[in-house]
Amino acid sequence: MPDRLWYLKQINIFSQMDEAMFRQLNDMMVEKTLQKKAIVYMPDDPSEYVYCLKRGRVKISKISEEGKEITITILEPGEIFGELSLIDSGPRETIAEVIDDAYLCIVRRTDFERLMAQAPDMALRVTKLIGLRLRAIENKMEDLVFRDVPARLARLLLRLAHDHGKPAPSGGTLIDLKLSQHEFACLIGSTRETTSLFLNEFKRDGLIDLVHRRIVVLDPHSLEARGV
Amino acid sequence: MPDRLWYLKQINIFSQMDEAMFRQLNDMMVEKTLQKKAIVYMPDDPSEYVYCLKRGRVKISKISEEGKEITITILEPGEIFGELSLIDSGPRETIAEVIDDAYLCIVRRTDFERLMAQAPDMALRVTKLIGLRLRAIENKMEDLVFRDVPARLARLLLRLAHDHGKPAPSGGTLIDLKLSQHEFACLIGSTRETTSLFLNEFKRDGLIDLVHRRIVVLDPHSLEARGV
DNA sequence: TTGTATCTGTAAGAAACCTTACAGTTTGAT
DNA sequence: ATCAAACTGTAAGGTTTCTTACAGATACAA
Repeated sequence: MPDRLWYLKQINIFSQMDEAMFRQLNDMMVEKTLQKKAIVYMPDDPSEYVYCLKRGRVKISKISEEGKEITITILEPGEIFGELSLIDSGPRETIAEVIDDAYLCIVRRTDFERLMAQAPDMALRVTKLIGLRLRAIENKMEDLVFRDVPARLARLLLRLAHDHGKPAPSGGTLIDLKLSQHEFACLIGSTRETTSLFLNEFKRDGLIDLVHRRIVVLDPHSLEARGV
Repeated sequence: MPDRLWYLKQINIFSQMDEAMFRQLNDMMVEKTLQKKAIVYMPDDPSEYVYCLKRGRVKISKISEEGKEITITILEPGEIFGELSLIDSGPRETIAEVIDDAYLCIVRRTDFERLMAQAPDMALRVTKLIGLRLRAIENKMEDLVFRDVPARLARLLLRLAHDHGKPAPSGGTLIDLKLSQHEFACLIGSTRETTSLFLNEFKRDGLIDLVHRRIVVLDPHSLEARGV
């Protein structure tokens, strides 16, 4: 079986498809390798494709006219994105940028819809996927309105440790992402300077450790307390 | 044809269903009349049902431990809600409150899923609906991060005038909702006092008029300018 | 109609956060 | 190995917004 299919089976949306369907999907797909900083789509691009991220990482964000940025999510291998093209082919309202060299599969929106019409259980999985994203962003909005910057930061660190964490040799949980402080700020809707301030406060208080641009969560319990 | 079916055909998700399907749906449904201030569901309730709002209005919001509130959306007749039960039957994370006496149809989540599996084009419409909500909330989050209170308020007024507006006898567009200033504040993630301040500033500047708890948009063009 | 609950307008003071500024550090490319 | 670009730490000052406070207006129920 070609490597491409192996990857696809990992993506849970496509699990439980039979061989015939897989071949059909395979014929619809185009692959692409993109390097760090490459743009997959930008605001105002027509929404023509759905993407499967097979390797690397992609950041979905919004940018204001003045250049301020808010990160909606950082995607891991196995995730689908650009799925809002399923609404209509209107202009994109977000920007998708590669942050770790990526390998993508690209399916035309109309083809994807046809596939959904044929495989109702896949359609339901797509619905659930979008629903999960809706719920996630509702929670993010809740954070923005109800919590101050240190609380948002504490909760972000806990979430990243949960989603991207590895046990650190020195104890604690290493967040296995190289993100700049600017990127942390974008994830919590704040600025680089304010974020730096609180990261160092957390470090002074022994809640985290900062080593070589990586963060180790040392005291998740106290972090939770800061997340009010 | 019973009144109930007449309503259902108005709801675009159910359009294009054949008679047999309609009857099937009809058998699954329970109706309910609820008065203003009734709670349809609360945080931590299991997500067992999907609701169709046939008459009245329902507010979907989140409330923090300290009682602060953020309104996610205000629903009009013809709209579906509680659709996140399609993800799983886990606890609700939002509160759905009747704000104008409502008439609802209630469908069990599992029945709804079965219906989706049988009618792929209906499934696609549900997917699009959730997708539209996802996009709407992404834009709301963008507002929260990029814009200050007066800009958010100006944009809210324009949106409400667009969605719920009627030509006012005195000229301008009447926003046909009786919302308190507290409710306006919840819609833009601010406080009652700050909102009151800017509403009155807009009034002084001739952008809007406040009559009997209703708002008339007089100068949409200038309001747009305030929305940055 | 009367009283009570809710809503509205306004302002002073406080808090959170952003902006600006700058120097030092690290990273990555040549 | 060297240099430029990007990243980090920190602080002073200013802005926005929230909090608190209170009085008057309006709506609703008995």
